[in-house]
Amino acid sequence: MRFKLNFKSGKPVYLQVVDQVKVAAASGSIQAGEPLPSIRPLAEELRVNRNTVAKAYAELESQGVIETVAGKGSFVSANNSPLKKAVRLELLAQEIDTAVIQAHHLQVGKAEFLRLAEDRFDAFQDKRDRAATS
Amino acid sequence: MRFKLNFKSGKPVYLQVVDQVKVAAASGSIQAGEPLPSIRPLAEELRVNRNTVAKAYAELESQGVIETVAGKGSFVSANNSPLKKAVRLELLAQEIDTAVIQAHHLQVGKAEFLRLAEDRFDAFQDKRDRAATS
Amino acid sequence: MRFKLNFKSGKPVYLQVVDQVKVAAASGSIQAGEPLPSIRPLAEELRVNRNTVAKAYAELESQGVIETVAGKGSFVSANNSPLKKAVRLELLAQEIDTAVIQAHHLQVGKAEFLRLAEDRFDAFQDKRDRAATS
Amino acid sequence: MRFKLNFKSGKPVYLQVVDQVKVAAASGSIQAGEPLPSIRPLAEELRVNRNTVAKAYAELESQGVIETVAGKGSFVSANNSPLKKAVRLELLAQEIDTAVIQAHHLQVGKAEFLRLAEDRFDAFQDKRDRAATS
DNA sequence: GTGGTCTAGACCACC
DNA sequence: GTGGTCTAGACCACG
Repeated sequence: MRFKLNFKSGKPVYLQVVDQVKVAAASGSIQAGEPLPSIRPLAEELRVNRNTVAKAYAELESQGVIETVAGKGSFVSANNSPLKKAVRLELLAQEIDTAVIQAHHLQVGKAEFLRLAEDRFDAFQDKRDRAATS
Repeated sequence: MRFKLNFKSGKPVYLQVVDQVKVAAASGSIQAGEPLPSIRPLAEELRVNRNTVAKAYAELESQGVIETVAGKGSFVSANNSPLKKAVRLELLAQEIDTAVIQAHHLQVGKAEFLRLAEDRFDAFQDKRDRAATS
Repeated sequence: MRFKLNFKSGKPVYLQVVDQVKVAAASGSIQAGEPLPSIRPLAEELRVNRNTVAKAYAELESQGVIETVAGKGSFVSANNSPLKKAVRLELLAQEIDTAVIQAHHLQVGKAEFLRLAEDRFDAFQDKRDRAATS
Repeated sequence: MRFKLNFKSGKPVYLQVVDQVKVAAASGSIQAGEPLPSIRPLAEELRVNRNTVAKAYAELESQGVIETVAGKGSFVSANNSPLKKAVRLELLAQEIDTAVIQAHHLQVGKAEFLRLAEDRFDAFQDKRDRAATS
């Protein structure tokens, strides 16, 4: 699990962590019963206070996504079946919508928008492939 | 100028207004010298306290994006040349990248991603057209 | 309402505030509908951070003792009938018990204990009377 | 030595142990050179982690109240003369004062207060006697 | 080492 | 002015 924070977005850091864990659990890239990173190391990696991560984990536990045992760690809950495809696409659609709106504000047309989308997707794949090879 | 607020994003509302005005001015969809909506009607339209809009306008003025004339209103400053196309695409690419990453986490492939992007773009256009007609 | 904090007791400050408000409401010395001190001034008076008082008030609201309206203030809830005498004595008995235990540890006998109790009660009354006169 | 913990008071458990040992030593109910209970049995009796008791003993040793001999146990230090009576009463007066204040908040009068004090003192003695007999 | 709690400072939205 | 939220630092209990 790799976390990516955006400190400038204004979105609370702890919610960014919550979302990323949920997506990872939803997509199946973290399996049920698997441990999450411990609070302290993760906080250090993210350059964030311990409590910020703790708050994210507390929120995830209250949502039933993970289970946490004091002194042991936090683990993905069992009852989280990977999301159905329709739900996954719904989540993705929200992200795409914000890009569409931005395109409109910047007066970028459909053809150009789609070309850019393809370019960025390919660029992302390339980067991942190179990372996997190295 | 159409504003779209997201109360759940955690991003301060007044900054959302600031950003949208800046993008609109940068993209040329608001021309220099054009008036911005008055604070009270805009606050009402956005379902937000007047102080929040006032704060956004104050921030914009301090950044030199707009100029406020007491008793007249607020106007886009002259020295904001519309951004070059390359810069606009760069801004848009950032938004698309986050959608691409989300697609990867949700294990959505390229074909599906691009199809969804087209769908959402069309849906957005439809909605605008209907709004303009009514 | 006068608050008295003990920073050395180890008892969380916010809980001390909670208890004192509850006792005041229970004893009827704060009437239903009456406003509590605002968070900031109270925090300043107690030499404590705003959030500490806010946490106490939040706890009181979750317990139904007070009701708080953002931008207006906090008010004693209506349904808090003054405690029955038996309940009041029960609360007081707890405090006395800790003094009794202390007496035992310090090997102070019953006669001496009761004499001291009377002395301190009288001393307290005297102090209050003098304060009222001045 | 009988320990009594209050898990709800918010006061750190290890400090409660420290205080009670100090009071016992100060009042003379534990004599100099007398051994304290070993960490493990005491921790078990108090339903507390061994580290917590160990922390209390370490604190007591650093304060010079007890001395620990590896492999032998912990013993009350010699230089702790039992407190003079006046000092003991002073300590007790503090506890009684908090009960008096509570009585005032709960609008309990002097006669009732003193009667309750006597009741609780007797009840405590009874409980001790029964415990000693069993 | 693990997670949990209390206190604090800064910023936000609203009146 | 009002209360609400996010981030942080220090301390605690437990393994």
